[in-house]
Amino acid sequence: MKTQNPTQLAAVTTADKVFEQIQHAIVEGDIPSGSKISEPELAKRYQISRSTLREALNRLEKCHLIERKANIGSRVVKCSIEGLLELYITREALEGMACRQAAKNMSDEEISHMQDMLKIHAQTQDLKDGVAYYQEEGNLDFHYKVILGSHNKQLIELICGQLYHLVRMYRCQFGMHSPRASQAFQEHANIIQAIADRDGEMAEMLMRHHIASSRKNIEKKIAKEIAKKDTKQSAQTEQVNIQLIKT
Amino acid sequence: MKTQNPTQLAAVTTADKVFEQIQHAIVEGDIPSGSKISEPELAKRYQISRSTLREALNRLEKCHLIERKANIGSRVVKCSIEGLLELYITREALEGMACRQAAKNMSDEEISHMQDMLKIHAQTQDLKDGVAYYQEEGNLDFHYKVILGSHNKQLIELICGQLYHLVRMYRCQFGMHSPRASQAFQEHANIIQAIADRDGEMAEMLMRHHIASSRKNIEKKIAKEIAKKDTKQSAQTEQVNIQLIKT
DNA sequence: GTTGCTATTATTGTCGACAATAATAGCGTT
DNA sequence: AACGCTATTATTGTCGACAATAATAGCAAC
Repeated sequence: MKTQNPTQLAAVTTADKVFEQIQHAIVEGDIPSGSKISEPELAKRYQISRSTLREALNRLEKCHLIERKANIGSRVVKCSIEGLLELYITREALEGMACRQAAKNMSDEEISHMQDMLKIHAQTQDLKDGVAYYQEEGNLDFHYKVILGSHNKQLIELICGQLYHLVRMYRCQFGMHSPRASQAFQEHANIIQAIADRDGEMAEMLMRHHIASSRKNIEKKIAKEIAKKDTKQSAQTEQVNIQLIKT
Repeated sequence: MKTQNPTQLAAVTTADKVFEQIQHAIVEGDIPSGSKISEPELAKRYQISRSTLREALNRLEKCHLIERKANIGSRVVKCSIEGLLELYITREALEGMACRQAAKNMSDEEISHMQDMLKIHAQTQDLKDGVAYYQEEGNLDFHYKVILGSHNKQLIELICGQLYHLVRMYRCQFGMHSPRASQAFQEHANIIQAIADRDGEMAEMLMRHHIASSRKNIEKKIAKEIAKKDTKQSAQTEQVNIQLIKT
């Protein structure tokens, strides 16, 4: 976990620290997706009172990692194909606009800094060594830089402060290490170029296409998965199958 | 307050009820924008303990009506011109995409229901009686319907669950009763037509233009305001703007 | 054996008190 | 009078206990 969320400032209170720990546990799947959360149990595990645990839970709810119902309790959000696709759709809208704003609002220094970053990523990629990991980190870095470059607090808060925890969760749990490495890299380069040209229209279009490509890639994979399952045996009505078909 | 936020379900716990009350007070400006929140004071005013007040504050923070800092406290979010414009930008992205998805995912019944609603709005507008109020309600109804029509939980939660409280706050505090009544109505009609045609591309474009028009309208008004103020004398442009509405 | 009600248990919501941190007031020095 | 330090006060963070609600187990009737 090198890449740090740029909107998350240093945890000072114990509720903050526990929040980060639980967040990590949920993202990594140590606390399973969809499972119920027992306040007394978690409070005991982290050696804190229920009050401060509830404070941490509130923060988890804010970034959509858990869902609470009155008088019933909290559950870790359930990962699903539909949820993943909905997340992509939302990202496409928000990051597309962020990219447009970045083309308009980024300072020249910010842009050249991002161009430098791209060169480093290029070298790293040339090495073909640990590509998946660095590519993943680099991918996040790139998107963060663009979003911050929008200079729009609302967009930054929504994407970095809320959505990206869910994104990381899906990445971990569905094991998605973008296999479109070199293609994605070229797309990044094009986006940065559009930003440098101050062409907001183009920048938004490219970013949306970039994210939509990932989404369609997933959709294709899902379609294949369904086809494979169908040839084996159709009678096997798994939860997964049902969810796949609905999308 | 006829129009009820469609994502906000009935308040069952006392923290929920107090949350709604404070939310209302903030939106209406009874608790001034930018003011510090004293936990002991508010707890006493609403006759509840600090714990349940803090629960309510967490919910207020979730819909971006207050901001908290560790060991320092909470402040009501500060309304500003930049904040308003950023909000419009974000809405343009999210509602534009929601509209595209609505064209794709709305059922025929939903669409015809929305067309009926439009007819009612048309009649109401013909009466030219209490236009501002009904137009405002109708405007919200329209946008809610489109957003819900996207059938995308992520988008619905972000827009209806979070952004729209801020939108209402700005509407109240800046006293914005859309003066573009008849124009906006025609735009609504066009959007619904695009959705009925299942033309997502067009639907998104029209919705974005619809929201951007409002934004540009504001920007123009602000520009005039500044010009006027400049001729008189400097300083306190924003403060005056905010204060002139309510007490 | 299943269904429906009741009693018990467990979990969540709320409360008041204490601890830790920040804001303020008072004082002394320059 | 202005600055900086210390002591006091006020506010926020954390805790454990109680109240209200939901989940469960046990029993009765069919």
